[in-house]
Formats: sequence, C-alpha cells, structure tokens
Amino acid sequence: MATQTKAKPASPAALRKERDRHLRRNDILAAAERVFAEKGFHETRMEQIAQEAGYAAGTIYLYFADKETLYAALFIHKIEEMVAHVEAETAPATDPLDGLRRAVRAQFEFHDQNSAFFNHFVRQRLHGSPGKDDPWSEVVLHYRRHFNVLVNLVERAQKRKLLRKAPSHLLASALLGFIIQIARGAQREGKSTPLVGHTDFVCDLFLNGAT
Amino acid sequence: MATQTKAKPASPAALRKERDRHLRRNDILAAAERVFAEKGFHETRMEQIAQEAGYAAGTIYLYFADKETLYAALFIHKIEEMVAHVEAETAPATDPLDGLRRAVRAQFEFHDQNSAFFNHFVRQRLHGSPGKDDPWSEVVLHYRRHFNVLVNLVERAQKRKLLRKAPSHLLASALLGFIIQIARGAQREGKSTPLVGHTDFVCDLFLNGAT
Amino acid sequence: MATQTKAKPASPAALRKERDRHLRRNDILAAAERVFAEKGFHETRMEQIAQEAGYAAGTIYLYFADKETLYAALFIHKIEEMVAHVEAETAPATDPLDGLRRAVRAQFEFHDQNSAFFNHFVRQRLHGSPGKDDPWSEVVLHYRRHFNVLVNLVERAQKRKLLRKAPSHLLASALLGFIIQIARGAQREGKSTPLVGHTDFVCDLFLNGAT
Amino acid sequence: MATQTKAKPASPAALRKERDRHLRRNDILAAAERVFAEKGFHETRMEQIAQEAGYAAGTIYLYFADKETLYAALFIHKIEEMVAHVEAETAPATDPLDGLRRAVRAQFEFHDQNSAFFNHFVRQRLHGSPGKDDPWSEVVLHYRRHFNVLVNLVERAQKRKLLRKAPSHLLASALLGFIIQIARGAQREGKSTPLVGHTDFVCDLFLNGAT
DNA sequence: TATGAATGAGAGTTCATTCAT
DNA sequence: CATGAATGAACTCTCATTCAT
Repeated sequence: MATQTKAKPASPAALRKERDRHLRRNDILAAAERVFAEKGFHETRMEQIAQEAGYAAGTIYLYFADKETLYAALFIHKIEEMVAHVEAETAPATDPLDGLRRAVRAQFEFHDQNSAFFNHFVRQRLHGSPGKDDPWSEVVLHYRRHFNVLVNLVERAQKRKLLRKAPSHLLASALLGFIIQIARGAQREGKSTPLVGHTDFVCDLFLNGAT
Repeated sequence: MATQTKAKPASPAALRKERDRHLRRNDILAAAERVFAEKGFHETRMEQIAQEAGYAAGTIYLYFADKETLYAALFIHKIEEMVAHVEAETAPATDPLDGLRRAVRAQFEFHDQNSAFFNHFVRQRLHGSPGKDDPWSEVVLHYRRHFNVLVNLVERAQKRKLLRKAPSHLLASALLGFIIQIARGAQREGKSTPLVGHTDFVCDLFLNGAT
Repeated sequence: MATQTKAKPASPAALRKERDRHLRRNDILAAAERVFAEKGFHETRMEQIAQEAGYAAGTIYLYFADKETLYAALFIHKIEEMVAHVEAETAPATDPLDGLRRAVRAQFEFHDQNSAFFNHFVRQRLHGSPGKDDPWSEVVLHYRRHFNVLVNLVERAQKRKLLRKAPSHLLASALLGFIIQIARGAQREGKSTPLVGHTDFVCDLFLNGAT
Repeated sequence: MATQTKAKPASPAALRKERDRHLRRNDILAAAERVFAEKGFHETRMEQIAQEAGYAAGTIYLYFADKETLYAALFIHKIEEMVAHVEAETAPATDPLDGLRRAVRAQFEFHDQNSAFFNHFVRQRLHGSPGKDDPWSEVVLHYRRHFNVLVNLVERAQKRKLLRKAPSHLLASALLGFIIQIARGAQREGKSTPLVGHTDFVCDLFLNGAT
C-alpha cells in the first residue's frame, strides 16, 4: 500500500526523502526482528514492534502494508543478508571445494550471529492463501536464491569432477540439510557453542561419507 | 483434564467404556490431523475439527483440555506412529548398515504417507511458555525418542566399525537433516513423486560422501 | 418439570415413593446449600452440587426444573426454617415485648448457625424476568411471611400500648434493618463472635432510642 | 490497565487529553450504570454498555481492564458521589444531632435519586477471589469511608452527651440498617413515594426508641 | 430411576488496522 | 508525516441441560 519506491527520484530533496524513508523502514525491520525472534509471528503485537522502534502503532502502516508483509519483508531482508554474507565469504575461494567449505562456514557464522532469528526461520511459515499477493511467495523466491548459491557451487565442483555425478539440488540439499539439522539440534539442546566449529566435520562428512 | 486412563479398569463395563473413549479420542485426533495439516495451528478453528469429527464443538473438550493440548497430542500420536513404523521396518535388519538403510526407507515411506502432516512437523512450533504443564514439552520428549532410534543404529554400526568415529548424534543429525531437507524440497516444488525412491541415493551419499 | 408432588398418594407404596423422593430432594438441597453458600449462584456448577450430593449431574433435574429453581427452592427452604425457628422461640413469650426480644434473639441464633448462607441471603438476588414462572417470585412471598412475623409482634405490642403509634411495617423494618446490619457488619469484619450477644443491646436501642 | 492519571500532566495538550479521557470514562460509567442497574452484573453484556455509551465494544477496554473492574469502578464512583452528597449536606449542621438528621435526609435523597442503582448496591456482590488485585477490595474500602461518615457523627454526638454510651459503630449500624431497610421495603413494594418523607420518623425512632 | 456423554449457544476480550487530527 | 484512539470481527472455551441407555 505504501511500500513502493518511486521510480525516478531526481531532485536532491526527493533523494533525501527517499533515503530517510529507507532509514526509518530499517528501524522498523530491526525492531520487528527483535520482537518476532522472541515471540514468533502470532504472539507478536504490532504495538510492541512500534514501541521497540520508537514509533506509534499507526506509523508502521506507512511503511508496510500489514503484519504479514512486514514479516515477509523481514525474512527477505535476512535472506538477502545471508546470501550477501555467503557470497562475500565464498568469493575469494581458490577452487570449488574451498568455495563449498567457505559456504558452510559462512552459513554457520550467520547462524551463530542470528540464532534467535533462525529459530523461526526454519520453523515458522505463514499460511499463504494462494492469492497472487501473498507476501510469502516472494520469500520463497529469495529462499531459492539462497539455495542456488549452494547449487551453483556444487555444480561448479561437479564440472571439475570434484563431486560425483548426481542431481546438484540433491547434493546441495544434503549439505544444507545437514547444516540446518546441526543448527536445530544445537538450539534444541540450548547449546551456546558456536556452530562454526563444526565446519570441518561437516565438509569432511559431506565429501567423504560416514564410513 | 479427562485424558488419563484409569489405573485399574477391572469390570468389563469399565473396559468397554475405556475402549470407546479411546476410539472417540482417535476420531478427534484424525479430524484434527486433517484440519491442522491443511490450515496450521492458528488458522484452525476448533469448530471445524469438531465438524470434521462429527461432534459438537464442546465435545472435543471432553477429550482434550484445550486446543494446544490437542495439537500436542496429535504430534505425540504421529511421532509414536513414526517411531513404531521405523522400528518395525528396522527390526528385520541383517546388519547395522542394512538397518540404517531400512530406517531411511521407512522414514521416507512415512513422509510419503503423511506429507500433509509433515509440512508442519518440521516447521510449526508452539511458543511454549516455560510452565511445567506446557503441552509441548512432552512432544519434545517424544521427538527425542524418535531421534534416538537413528542414534542407536548409528552407534551399533560404529561398534562394528562400519561407520567412522564421530559423535553419534552428529552422524544421525546429518542423516536426518538430509532426509528432511529432501522431503522439504520435494514439498516446496510440489512434487508428488514418492520420496522412497531416494533411499539408495541418500544412503550412498551418507556412507560414501559426495566425492 | 418434575418437581410437583402428586395430589393424592393413597397406596402405601406410593407413600413410600413420595417419602423417598422427599429425602433425595433434601439431599440435593443440603448439597446445594453448601456449594451456593461457598461460591454464590453464578460460580456454582451443577456438577459440583451433584457430586456433593452423591448423584450424577442429570439426576438433579429429576428433582428441580433448573438451576434457578433449585436456588429459589433453597431460599424458600431456608426461610421456612427461619420462620419456624423464630415462631417456635417466640411462642412461649409472656408478653409482646418479651416476644419481640425472643424474636430478635431467635433471628440472631439463626444467623449464627447459618452465617455462610446468610452471606448470600442478604445480597444475592436473581434477576427475575417478570414472567409468571419466575422462581424468585415465590421466594418474595416467603420472605414476606417471615417479615410478617415481626410485623405481627409489633402490632400486638402496639395494641397493648407498649409501642408507639406508627406504621407497624416501619417499626418492624427498623428492627429488622438493625439486625441485618449488625449481621452484615460482623460478616464484613470477619468476626466470629456469636451475634446473639447483641440481643439485649438491640432491643434496648429499639425500644428506648439512642439518646 | 489504562485507568491511572499521570502524575504530572504539565503541557496544556496533555491536560486537555487527560480531561477528555475523563469525560469519555464517565460516559462509559454512566452507560454502565444504566445497564447494570437494569440487568445486574451477570446479565449485562459489554456490547450493550458500549452501545448505550455510543462506543464500539472494544473501546470500553481502553478505559477499564475488564467487566469486573468496570463494575467495581461504578460502585466506587457512586459511593464517592454519595459520600460527597452526605458530607455536603451535613456540613452546615449546627449541632451533632442536626448533623445526624441531615445525614439521614441526605441518604434518603440519594436513594430517591438513585433507586435503580441502589437496588444492587445493597444486594449484589462480586465473588472476590482473594487475589490482591481483586477490583472489589477497593469498593469495600470506599464503603467503609461512607460508613465512617455516620460513625463520626455518632461519636461527635456522644462526646456532647447527646447520645448514649455505646460502641459508635453499633449505633451507626442501627441507623444505617434502618435507612437501608426502609429503602428496600419501599423498593420491594414498588412504591414511588420519595423516601425523604421518612426522615423525621427515622430520626425520632432512632433517638427516642419505639416505645 | 439414574446416569453422564454429548450438546451448542453464548460472551468476554484481543488486536490488526484505520483515519481524523 | 506521524499519531494513537477507536473500531469490531473473530474465536476459544464453559456449562446448563438433554436423552439414549
């Protein structure tokens, strides 16, 4: 409703306005992250997000159409961060396997730094009515982007015969599933040891198997 | 509230009553499964479960204290089924690795037969207030039983040097994470191909690695 | 619905049945008194009365049409007891003023023995819809009978010029109001001193005034 | 929940807001009085109070935490009014006995103007769970303030030897009991004659007794 | 006659969202 | 732009009452 950015903000005044708008939007996203992470979607009150962000309840609706959209926007935001982090860490890789290792490591790092959020990332899902304007559908798109980072790495490794022939998405799934499951397990046990420590074990297991 | 089984149902009449009670309880659980699977916890209306079960709304409360308890009971029920299925399929295993393969297979079978439910099994979680009587805490207990089935298989295999030395729960996590991720991926893509077909690939990958 | 007594129970068998019915009705009334006294009308659950009486919930409805009727019946029962007690204690009076004193005393005695019940007697009232079958209207009738006992005593005293000329119901109100207010005050303060001790003071004040 | 007045409403804007809030709160109290008086606590629907006040159902909860709190607030409000009225009418008294007469008169006046409400004042009572935040406990406090007005008058009269030696609260109870009983009697009979007319009779009877 | 499982209407309360200021 | 008071739809759970056994 009020979420779009105008196409061409030419004048410096308009630019400044645009930038301010972005800033405030991010304030709200940050507040939303804290509250959603603590309470989950349904237990979170818009009022509380507003307070946390230092705004009045109504103000949020100037930046996000509704609660669901805000929730989805937060996911997208986080996934973008995650993708950016993984890509940044993966970039300097010397070879595909090193890239894979770096990806795993980056993934764990991000988990370590966002454990509260990930508690929900893995679990919670809005029940999108299949309407076109379901805010969740865009999240899925972004998720796929994230997943594709792994898939690409796998495929590159396959091309160099560093990984076996197999559907790349299955291999990527294996790796991601392992990562996630480790993270969930740690969460369930309430452990606070950083996950990054598992990087080597995970890579080794993925590459060489459990035998 | 009225969910317990009496300690000594001596008389045949009492036995019959107990059995009928169980039957009706299961009717409700079955109805709850259908509705919860379709709508998720929060979108589900008790009224609808009642209708689906062919009872009046109030009747449910004769068998389950409240919505959360019903939800948790359903999870427990399902996990029990799953454990039973996996254990049954695993029992005739000739050696630990065969057991592992059978477990993977059984897991996939169960997924194939309960895909709607599993959509939530992996994702949804009640926000347990840390009160002792949080119905969810028992679910966690049951989940652990399920996880332990895998852990035990892994440990038995390790004893026979069929699997590498490594914390058994990590190996089990790897396997389970892979299974779950495959299932989720299939769900996301809306594929209806049975998951069981992936059994061999998963085992092979788990045992021998991606190289 | 099932509350009426047949007009002419001739046969001994019918008589016995009638008597048994009365007995069970009283069981229920006694149980109702305990629970209503403790919880008040709205907080009382029919189930609890049934349990307290050693019957099943449905059984109550064989003796009382509904909750309100039971409540009213209890009041009537109690007022009858009270009237009986006051009349019995008043009967041996030598002169009207002695009668008055005995009435006051009897009233206090009854309060002392039924304080729990009186907590509600003075305060709680059903909101009778003015329909003819409001169970409460009969209670009012009985209350009037009780009040009339006092009025009669006052009038007899007036005839003998022992009390001033004034509308007898006002004098009786004065006396009753005083009694009730004392009782309420004691209840509010949570005192457990018997009220009977106030008899002489009350009579003296009523007869001779506060000067 | 949202009933408190801030400690320092400095700015005129804040003052205006505070005042408006009070106004609206009183609108609701007035509406509540009408409905509660007609139906009693349990038969009253929040919806109806809201309608009567010209608000939506939810709005009430911005001013009162819940139904019970609203009910109690109404009582407190009324008792404050009553105390104010009685004190105002009593102030110009020349001597303690005149003060007593004025108090009785004021009491009757208030009854005459608030008969509907008083129907409940004497009778209805919430079942206060003994929790500290039972809204009813404050009502009791206010009631005591009201009662003390009478007690003080009595004590002042006793100091000047205008009333006999006796526990002041008993004398005050006698007087109040009489007043209330007269009022109840009138109500029961459905009389519409103003109660004020009984002032002299009541005072005379209280001071000089029934003989 | 007694039972008690089933009924189902009913109401208090919350909270996302709007809109006049 | 920001506000926050007002809205009102929506939903869980209770419990008096019934009726098949």
